[in-house]
Amino acid sequence: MPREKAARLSDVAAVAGVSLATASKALNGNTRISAATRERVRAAAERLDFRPDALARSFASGRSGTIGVLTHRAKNTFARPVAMGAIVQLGAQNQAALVYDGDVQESKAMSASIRELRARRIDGLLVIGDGHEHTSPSLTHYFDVPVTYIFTASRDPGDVMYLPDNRGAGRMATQHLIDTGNTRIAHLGGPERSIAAERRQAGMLDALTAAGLEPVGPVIHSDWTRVRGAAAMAELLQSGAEFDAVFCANDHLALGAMETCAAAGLRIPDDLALIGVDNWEGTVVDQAGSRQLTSVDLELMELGRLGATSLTTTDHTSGEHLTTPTLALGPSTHPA
Amino acid sequence: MPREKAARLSDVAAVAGVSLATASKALNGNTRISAATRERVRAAAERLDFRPDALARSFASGRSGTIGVLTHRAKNTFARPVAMGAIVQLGAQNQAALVYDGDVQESKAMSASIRELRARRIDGLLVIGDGHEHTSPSLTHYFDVPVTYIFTASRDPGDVMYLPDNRGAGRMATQHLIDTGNTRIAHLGGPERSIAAERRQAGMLDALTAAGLEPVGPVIHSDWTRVRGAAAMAELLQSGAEFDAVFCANDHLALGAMETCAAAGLRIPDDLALIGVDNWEGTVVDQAGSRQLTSVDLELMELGRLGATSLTTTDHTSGEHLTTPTLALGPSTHPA
DNA sequence: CTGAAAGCGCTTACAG
DNA sequence: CTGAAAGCGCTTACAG
Repeated sequence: MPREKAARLSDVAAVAGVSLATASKALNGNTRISAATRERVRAAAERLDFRPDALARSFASGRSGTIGVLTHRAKNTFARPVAMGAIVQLGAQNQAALVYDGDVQESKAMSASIRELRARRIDGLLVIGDGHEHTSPSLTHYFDVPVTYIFTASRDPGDVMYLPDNRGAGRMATQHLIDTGNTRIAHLGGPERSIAAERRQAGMLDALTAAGLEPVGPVIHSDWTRVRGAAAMAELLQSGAEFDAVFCANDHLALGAMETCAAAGLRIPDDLALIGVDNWEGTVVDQAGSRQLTSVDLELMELGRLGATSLTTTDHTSGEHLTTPTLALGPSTHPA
Repeated sequence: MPREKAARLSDVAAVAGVSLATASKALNGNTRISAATRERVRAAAERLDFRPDALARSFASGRSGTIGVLTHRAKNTFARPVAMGAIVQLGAQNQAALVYDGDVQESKAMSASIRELRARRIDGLLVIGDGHEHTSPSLTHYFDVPVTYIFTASRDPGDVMYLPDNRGAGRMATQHLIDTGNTRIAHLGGPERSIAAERRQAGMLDALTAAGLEPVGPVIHSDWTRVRGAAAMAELLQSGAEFDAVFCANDHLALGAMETCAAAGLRIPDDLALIGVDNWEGTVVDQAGSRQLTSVDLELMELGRLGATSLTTTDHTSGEHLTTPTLALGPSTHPA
């Protein structure tokens, strides 16, 4: 691939024997051009290996081919696959990503970023959070291009949001426990004010209700950590409730619970089945390198991918769009 | 921040009472402008909240403000922090990232990407690999903009490369073992043809030689996995060599070694000290959530950051630029 | 030190 | 269906 002087549209027009305007329309799919002319222009473009200059095209059309990406914390473990999935998808659509990493809540830094992005004439904006714990302020009205929120919820319900289906995850986890023969199912929940935690619990109730079951034991809240998971499991055991399975709101809690069970002489999954959420490599895998936990995967890369796609498709509609979780089987639940 | 019609440079010029050309030069730091005029233009620009239209500026200047990013496998666990570090750094420099993810070795897909990137008029290119195992073909001559290779080595030594300092990592790991009182140090190496593995071993020899020591035991190669680490450790124990510490070429090998030691009744670090490389969250942390391994961190996000910076600074010079590793202390080595 | 003018390479009403 | 012309909003030789 030698580096020759690139052909311009005027060269193509000359070779095809048409005007600049006609050449432009022929290549851009304008229908008011005869098939014969279109073909002649196409052939000329191909012969000259014509590629439109993106800079000129942007300037003339007003579209930059660039999407702004506001990440709350790009370093965050869970935000990273979402952001990476989104950015790679943008590239596949030939769109560049202008990424500003910072605290979306901090209005000072944010207003600087907003002004920058507007000057850059971005074609759309992706706001990427680090989970559905709370809601984020809506930035949509600062822009006259489409804005999509991924992995965070905007406070304005009219905004376009892409979120993991936490309720579906809770339903799927619980259903799996039911499918593997459990009927007395307890819950080890996340923080009290976390939207994700609430939804996972609601999903659990969905599945139990559909099966004619009721939750067993007290609802115990936690901070998502392994240490709290171990303590919460101890509380659960001491509560006197009788249960044969526990739906843990995330993998860390499940692993903590597992420790307490081991100390109490309970065998997993024979005496007690456990299931978590996240399916995070390095969490669900034990010291020997083998999977130790059944978990629901929220498909975070796919979440980023879908959110990025929304900007250029008809999927850019108000409200929540949910990614479908998948089940990752491990030894902590009975096989079906 | 209301959304008003943006001020143009001509508005600024009118308010300042100068010509368009003068306004442009005043704002862009051209020195052939009187201080008084410059100040007047600045004030006018500020009053109107003028931000140059990036599209027009790009078109006129020929610079797109976009950097092409070719990732070998963006999904790869180790490549992800590198890519993320690079992309966030580009954003901090107000440069967009046009990311194409694919197999850099596959020339067909690559030549399509190259043509796309050239049409996009990128200001520079980042080629991001997934480690320094082998070398990658040089793409530099396809472009007339700066190209930097990150986390992979180009076959052309004249190219600009950013790599983790694997030799330094080997040196640092071994020196730490020496500093904590070990003198008979064995090695559990990576694959035979891996550049990274070779360098880590060379670094080990550097440190040993400087301390007047010699390596102990056979050099055992492996495939970086925990399973092979366990087997290799068993070989080492059976070899009859006497050693009080093992430098493992990565964390997975060290964890495998740890298992074998546990089975053999060896206490870590009392009977044997172990150190690894990567300091990978989820690898160095055990089931109870606490660190179980001393490891050398290759600082991969920083690697991406530095590589991205190279495109716009004087650091864009031929050859290898190395990121300095850091030591992450854990319970597998004696405290100093 | 300042300004008039050309030009970057396309797209897009508009007229024919 | 086709083309002449204006225009996108800057930057940059060039002349003064």
